[in-house]
Order: sequence, then structure tokens, then C-alpha cells
Amino acid sequence: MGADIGDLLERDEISAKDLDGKIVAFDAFNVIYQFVTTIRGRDGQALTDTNGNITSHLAGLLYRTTSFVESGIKPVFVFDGEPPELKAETIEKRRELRDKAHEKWKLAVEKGDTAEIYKYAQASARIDPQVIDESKMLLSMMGIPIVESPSEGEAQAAFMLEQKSVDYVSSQDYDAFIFGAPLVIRNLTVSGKRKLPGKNVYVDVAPEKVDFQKNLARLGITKEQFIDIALLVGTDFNKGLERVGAKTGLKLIREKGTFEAVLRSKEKEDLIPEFQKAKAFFEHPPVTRDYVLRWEKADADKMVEFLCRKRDFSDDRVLNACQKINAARMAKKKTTLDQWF
DNA sequence: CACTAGAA
DNA sequence: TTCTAGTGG
Repeated sequence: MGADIGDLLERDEISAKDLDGKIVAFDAFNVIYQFVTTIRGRDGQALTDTNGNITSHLAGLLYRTTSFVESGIKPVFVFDGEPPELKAETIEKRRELRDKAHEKWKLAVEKGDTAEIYKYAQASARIDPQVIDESKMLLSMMGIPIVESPSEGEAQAAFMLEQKSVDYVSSQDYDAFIFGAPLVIRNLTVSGKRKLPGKNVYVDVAPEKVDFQKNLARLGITKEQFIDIALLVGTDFNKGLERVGAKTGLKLIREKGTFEAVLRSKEKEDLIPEFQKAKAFFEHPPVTRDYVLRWEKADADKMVEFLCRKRDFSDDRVLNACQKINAARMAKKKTTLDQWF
């Protein structure tokens, strides 16, 4: 759960063609988690092969990434490394919620309540190392570059945007802004549909662009103050104040200027060190310059061997995806050559 | 979520 | 051709 400060930001609708030729960094965990929770059969269970291995992430990555490449996007997937110690509490809390959901799922199965089964099957989804490893493997077979962050994927993606290695960061939450990403794309999907949280209902959503500087100017705050608001509301790396949401956070920072001043005014100065640690992490997260972004030809043989022979995908669909990727690559090469001559 | 066959 | 319901793995 990212800091719930999205309400403060204005978004501009964009169309897929605005992204033609653009390099877009995806927070891999973010994307994979969405696939595993939403790509499910009628029973609410994730898709699996005949041996019970989860395949939702593979289906999602294969079809969506192919479609992006076809529309001219150059995707990069940024994976998480070691989570910081500051995040331990958040991780533990998520694990507890998952376990609780799993218990509720078992009860729902006993009762035979379809809606509940679906809901709690989703809420108890967890991403194990195999899912991450296979995702990296598939993307590599597809010729899509992957980057390993030393720590948070969002932080690495924001850094790569600052370095102008990529044009956009795509994410569903707002952590990328707290890490300093100036341009974030949201709702970037193939179908233009997105699931409503909690319900098994899909709504049409257009992709949108959030310009951080523009929003700061409109709100009349600095980037640092935006981070302060996030800290007051609460982030993955610190517990915020009770009953302080985005609006109250903004108001408090406008009045007092800094989170330190806000905490002092509420006689909560004991929280200052904790907030400062989280802020230091947002401002200087571990990132690496050790990445190479190269888009290669999709390896049809490897993809068929893995997806079809080992994970029960249809040969037709996999070969079709392969062809689309390689055709798009060829078309791009040709146009870049044309520009030379 | 994305794909696809069949309906409209 | 475009839309919908059902499947994929």
C-alpha cells in the first residue's frame, strides 16, 4: 500500500500513441502482483498448469508486454532487491492480512459462497520467489530488459527517470513520486479496463499522466513538503498520524511548513527520528547505475519450450506473441534506418 | 487481465 | 465490423 496522497494530484489523460517510441519503466512487483490477483478463473483461483504451478503472471506479462511492444512502447521491468529494515513492519502487516484472508477463504469455500471465495482468494494471493524468477526468465526470453534494484523497484525506476535512461515510470501507486519521479503513467493496460478494489467489477479507465512539478506548483508546495505530507499520512516506511489523510496533511504542512513543526505542535516530537529515517530513505534510497537497456529479438524456441511444454500455454498464442514482438522490432529498426538515409 | 469465438 | 461472454492455464 503506497501513501494515500494520490487525491492531491491532478492527472492528464493520454492515449497509447503518445507513448510510441517511449521507454517506460515498470515496477515489476507492482505489475506481477496485479496479474496474480486479477487473472483468475471463474472459481477465483489463479491460473495454473496441470502440475499446479501458477501461470497468471506469465499470461499477463506475455500478452500485455507483447501488446505494448506492438504499440511502440519500449518496456523495462525493474525488480525489487532487499527491502529496507524500515519496511519490516509493513511487510509483517501484509503477511498477517494475507493469512487472515486465507482463513476467510477457507470458511467461504465451506459455505460455498462464490463471491466471498473470489474475494478472499484474491486477498490471500502471495508472490513467491518462483513467480519472480519465472517472470524474469520470461521477459528475458521475450528480449525485454530487466533491471535489478538493490532495494525498492520504485526508487530504482525513479532514479532511471532522473538519469533520463527512461521516459516514464508506470505505476499504480504514488510511491514513485515520493522517490522523486517527475512523470508517472497510471492505468496503462491493453484493454483499458481495471478492477475495482474489493469487488469483482471492471471499469473502463484511460491511461493518465501525472506531472509532478506541475502538481507541486499548483499545490504551492515543494517536493520536500510533498514528502512531508506523505510521512504525516503514513508510508510503507513509517506510520503516519491518526486521522491524517491527504487533505489534512496538506493543510498541516501549509500551516507549519515541515513535518517536524507539525509534530512539535502536536507534542509528538518523539516521532521525529522515525520520520527522519523514512525521509532519508525516500531522498537517498539505494539504487544502481549498473543496468543495460537493450531490446532483443524474442526467442521463440525458448518461449515455446518454457510456456508451452512446461506451463501448458497454447503454441498458437505463444508463437503469435513472438511474431508480434519481432515484427514490431523490425519495423522500428527500419524506421530508424530510414532516418539515417 | 487479455484473448477469442460467436452474437449482434 | 463491434461487442459480449466465456476461457485461458
